[in-house]
Amino acid sequence: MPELPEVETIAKKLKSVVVGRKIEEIQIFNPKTFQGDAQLLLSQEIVDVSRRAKIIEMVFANDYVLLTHLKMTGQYLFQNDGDLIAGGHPTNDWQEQLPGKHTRVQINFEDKSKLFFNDMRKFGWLRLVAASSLETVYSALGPDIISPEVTTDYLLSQFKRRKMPIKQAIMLNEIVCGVGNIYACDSLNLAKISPFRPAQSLSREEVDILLSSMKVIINKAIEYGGTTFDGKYVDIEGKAGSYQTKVLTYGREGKNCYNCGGTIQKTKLGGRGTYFCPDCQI
DNA sequence: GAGAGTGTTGTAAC
DNA sequence: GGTTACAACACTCT
Repeated sequence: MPELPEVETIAKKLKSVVVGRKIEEIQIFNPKTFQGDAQLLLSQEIVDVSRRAKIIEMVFANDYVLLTHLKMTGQYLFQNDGDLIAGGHPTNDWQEQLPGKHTRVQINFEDKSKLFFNDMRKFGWLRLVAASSLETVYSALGPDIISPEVTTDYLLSQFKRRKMPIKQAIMLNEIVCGVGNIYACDSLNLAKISPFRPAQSLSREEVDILLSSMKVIINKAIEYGGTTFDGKYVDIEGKAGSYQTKVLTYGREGKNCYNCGGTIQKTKLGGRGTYFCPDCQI
């Protein structure tokens, strides 16, 4: 679920509701989820919210930044006056009550509104760092897929020495950030390139097509608010994304390929479920 | 009821 | 140095 489009959507919504609010109390229900000294944030005001790779940054007036990685199942829910600020959230039992069974961190603001971090599998984390050490955190990450830094030449230079399947290469964060499993499958289908091709075997023309395909898919997913399977991804208002209704390959095993009418197959590549059309992805 | 599979990614081992 | 395997965890599906 949370891939770049989801994180982008969540960061934007978060920004619209938490900027300007001051923290009164932070309750940590799962100690491993919160890294750093939460006390530093008491009485501090959130001045900005942004996103880098799949990490959400909440910037505070005292130059500390609270980073959040949602990993597989993390989600933020914002509550004001006892109600979620917009209805329509899925009726999963773990979202009916807040804080709930899977709430790991609860942030109470001075105006009595609340922000909940829910994460079933506990892979996600919140990390408080000084603004000055942000660069260290991001040093191993490549540029975002939607950044102008990612060009055909850049990708060609990264793929040149890699023998690994192209699907794994585009999911490597040191090359580009923001292409997760679902969008990797769909981008390769749109580009009509087999996920198994060694990265270094792609021609300049193919890399060019793949790059524009990835941007098309990611932008479309952002437009639709991300992807929801089994109601496990919701934005901070509890609303589900709708890219899953637009998905080209992921979860469509046995269905027709939109490119050529062939049959979408599922296989495993690098330990990850991989969907592709063997007829047109060559 | 046991066992496999799940959208992420850092780390260790090969 | 590139690549793979696995762990972190809780839940659903077969």
